[in-house]
This record gives sequence, C-alpha cells and structure tokens, in this order.
Amino acid sequence: MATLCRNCPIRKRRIFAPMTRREVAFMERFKAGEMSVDAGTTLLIEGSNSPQLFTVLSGMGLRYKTMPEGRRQVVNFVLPGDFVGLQAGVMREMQHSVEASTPMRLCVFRRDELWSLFRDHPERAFDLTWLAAVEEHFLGESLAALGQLDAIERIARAFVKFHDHGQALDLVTGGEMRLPYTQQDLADALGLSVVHTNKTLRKLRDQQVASWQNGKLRVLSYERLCDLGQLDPERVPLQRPLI
Amino acid sequence: MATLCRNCPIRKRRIFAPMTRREVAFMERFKAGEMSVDAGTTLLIEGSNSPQLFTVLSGMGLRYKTMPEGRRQVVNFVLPGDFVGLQAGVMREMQHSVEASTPMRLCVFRRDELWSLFRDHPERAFDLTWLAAVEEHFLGESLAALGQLDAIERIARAFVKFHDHGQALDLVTGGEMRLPYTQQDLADALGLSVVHTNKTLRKLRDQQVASWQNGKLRVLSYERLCDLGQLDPERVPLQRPLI
DNA sequence: CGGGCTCTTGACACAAGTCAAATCGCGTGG
DNA sequence: CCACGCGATTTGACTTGTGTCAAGAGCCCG
Repeated sequence: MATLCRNCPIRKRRIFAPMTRREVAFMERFKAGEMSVDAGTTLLIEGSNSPQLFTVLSGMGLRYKTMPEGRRQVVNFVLPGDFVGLQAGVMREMQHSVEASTPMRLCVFRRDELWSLFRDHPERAFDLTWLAAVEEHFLGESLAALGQLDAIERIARAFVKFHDHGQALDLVTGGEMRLPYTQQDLADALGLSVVHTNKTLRKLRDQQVASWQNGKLRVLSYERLCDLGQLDPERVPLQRPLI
Repeated sequence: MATLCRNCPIRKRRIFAPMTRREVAFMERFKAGEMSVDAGTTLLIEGSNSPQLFTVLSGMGLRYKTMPEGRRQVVNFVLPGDFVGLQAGVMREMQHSVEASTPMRLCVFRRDELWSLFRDHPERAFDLTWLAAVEEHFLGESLAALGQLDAIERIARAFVKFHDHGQALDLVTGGEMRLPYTQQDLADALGLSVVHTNKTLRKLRDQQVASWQNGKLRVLSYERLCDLGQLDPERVPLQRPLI
C-alpha cells in the first residue's frame, strides 16, 4: 500500500518549502500511486506524450536529449524530490528522456487531475510555476558553466552542486555521497569527452580536492572546489516546493 | 494612452496561442501600463527583486548572467512576445539581468496582481506554467548546443532559430532580418570568443550559407544552415502562450 | 572462464582561445 | 566640415585546451 502524503518520507527535508495540511490532503487525491523501477529503465521518452507525472521518492536518474548524430546531452541529474514529466503535462510532448540510474521509487500523479490542480488549488499551481522557474534557473546556471568554464571548473562546480544537494537531502554519510553515474554520464552533462573527463578527475584527486571512485563522491576541500567552480562557499541553497 | 490588450499589436501572430475574450479582459486589468526604454537600458538586474513583470511589445534585448570573473553568459535573446521577470515573480529575486539592445516598448504588469491571476484565472495560471516549461525547453536546447556542437554548428543553429522566430513574428522583410546585437553578444551566448565567432561568421559568408552584417541577418541557404545546426528543416515551431 | 562494460593512460591532432594590431563606422565637438 | 575618439569588426601568429584514437587494466556477471 502506498504511503500517504502526510507520511511522505521526503517532505520534511529543509530544502523543501513547507506545506499546509490542506495541501497535503489535496496531494493525496492527486496521487495515483507509487511505482518502482529497476536501474536502466527509461521513465519518459523524448517525443512521447506520457500520461504520467512523477515525484522522485528515492533513487537517482538523469534527464537527457539525443542529438541527430547520436550524441547525447545530459540536461540534468534527477534526485529525490524532483518532479518529472511537467513538460508533457503542459506542452504536447516530452522534449527529453528520463532514465533511472539506480532502482527508483516514484510517486505517480494523474495527469488528468492536473487541470483540477490549477482550478481548485491556486497555491499548488503557483508552486508548479515556481518549480518550473527554479528548473529554468538551474538550466541557466548549467548553460553558463558550459559556456564560460573550462573542464576542471565545470567538474568542480558539478561536484559542489551534488554535494550541496546531497547534503540537503541527507544523502551524505561519513563525508561520502553515492553518485551512481558513469564518467560518460558526467561527460555528456558537461560537454566533455570521457577521456578528458577522466583525466580531469585524476587532477582533482591528485590535488586532494575531491575524488569520485566506485560511485562515491568524496569532497576533500570544499573551499578549493567552490573556488574552482566559481561558486561562493557561503551561498544559501534556494528552497523549492515539493509537488 | 496605452493600447488595450484587445488591440494588442502582437497578439494575433500565429506563434501565439489564441486567447478567449474573457482572458483578454482580465489581462487589461492585470496590465499596469506601458513603458518605453532606450537601447542599452538594463530592465532587470541580477539579484534584484524587481516588482515588475513585462511582455515585450517591440524591440530586442538579451538576458544574461555574469560570472564572478567578469565573464558573461547570454542566456537567451529577448524578442517581441517574450515575458520577462517571472523569476522575480515566483522566486525571491532575479537570477539574471535583462538589457535592451534596441529601444523597446514593454507591456507592464502589476506583480501584486500575480496572485489574483492564480486565484481567479486558472487558465492564465496554466499558461504561465506552460510558458515556463517552454522556456525550460529552449534552455535545454541551448545547453545541448553548447555541449555537443562546434562553433560553426552553434552559429548556424542560432541563425536558424533567429530566422524562424523572426519569420513567425513578421520581422523578416526582403529575406533580411534585423539582428541588433554585437558579435560579442553572440559569442557570449554560444560560449565562444569574439575572435573565433568572427572567423566563423566569415566562413558562413564565404560558403554562401548566411551573412550577418550591419545588423542584418541574411539566410542564403536555409537547407545548409539547418544541416549545419543539426535541425530538421521541416520541424514545426511550437506554439506558445502570450501573457 | 570469457565477454562486455567501465575506467585509465599515452600519443597525437585540431578546434578554439589569446594577444596584438589594423581597419571601419559613427557620433561629438571644435 | 573635418578631426578625433571610441567601440565594433577583421585578420594574422601563436598557444593551449580538449577531442580522437588506441590499447590495456579492472571488474562484474553469466
């Protein structure tokens, strides 16, 4: 039996904006059920018009676009609390695919209820827009990273983001965080070749800044990492709504 | 005296989704007035919490982020029909700046009415989310371009986008479209240096594919341009809502 | 034990950046 | 009306970051 939203395992994390009891109650109606998938499953596929909206409860994945020549751009990494499928919800169809990198547990919503969300729950509708704006913000940041930073800076920045996001979600234990991706995934996200990504990772390891081996990310010098990634180590992570 | 929305000069363009009479009526209440600015004006500034939302009626501009080292990433180019300021509307503050590249005329909305839009006009609220999703889609495309394409391909793609967008807005006259940007602007958008951008533009000119001089873009071979930009020349431009 | 992914490293090629200088265009002021 | 100055555009010479190719090592799973 699916968990009730009021007992949602991730709702209380401080990264998420708090919800009123009434909102939680509506979400329970909006929720269609839960779904578990194996690592490697494609949840949503580019060009499809999937009838489902998900919130990630656990596990990690990635969003990507494929180019005509077979190259792939990883748009971002999907972590618990992320909402996927909004594009198909409001536009005709998905413009990217979403794939599970680990087994994932997902909260499934009824797309046909999306309209009632807008009609009857303006606060939630507002949150949805907020979410889309936050997403847009992150994409803008990634764009700036690809456009303006070199390889080591991009990787450093990505690691800082992972680390912070992981911290906010309590995914960091003993200074380590599980990053279930391949170097190819990271390379495709940062617009680098695997080979160069690999060599750059080695540099970060050699300089004792951060290491990522056996699927575990270990930040050795948060200072240096932020410095490389051109991020302010003091910046406050922005809160976002959970749908 | 400001134009009434029912007479809005850009509403009828086919790129925009049609509006019901009731929606138009609401927009007239939502609208606070109009504003005209000179070229070079900064409309919104990164980190500020501007109280205004705009829809561009005429003129062009650009959205950009500045990096700590003084580099700049142009996030996208702002054309008539674009809605700016949504980020400040739903999040704390703007994450990017918006600057006018030509004189611009803007439709100004009251931010404090944003909430009533969500409360009383779910269809418009939906459109706002739709808009955010469309925006996100475009950023994803740009990300893929920066990550996966080389200089000539990126520029070709940018030109195709400009050309199509311009066509949809009736900005192309006599095979020419006014592009009031500097090569530095384009370079900052595509993650290239001005020098290399310049040399690549020359290649496109020499190969009779496209030329951009004196602020005028001239597409000589749409076929070749799409081919270079890895875009399907037959793809349908996606419709979007006008706010 | 073998096949297929990843990950790693080295050698080499090439796209793109940097530096520098000349030219062009345009608005301003003498 | 012309001289000046400033920003944008062009071009060449050189440097360097990153990609490609290739081959080997490690590892997991059947």
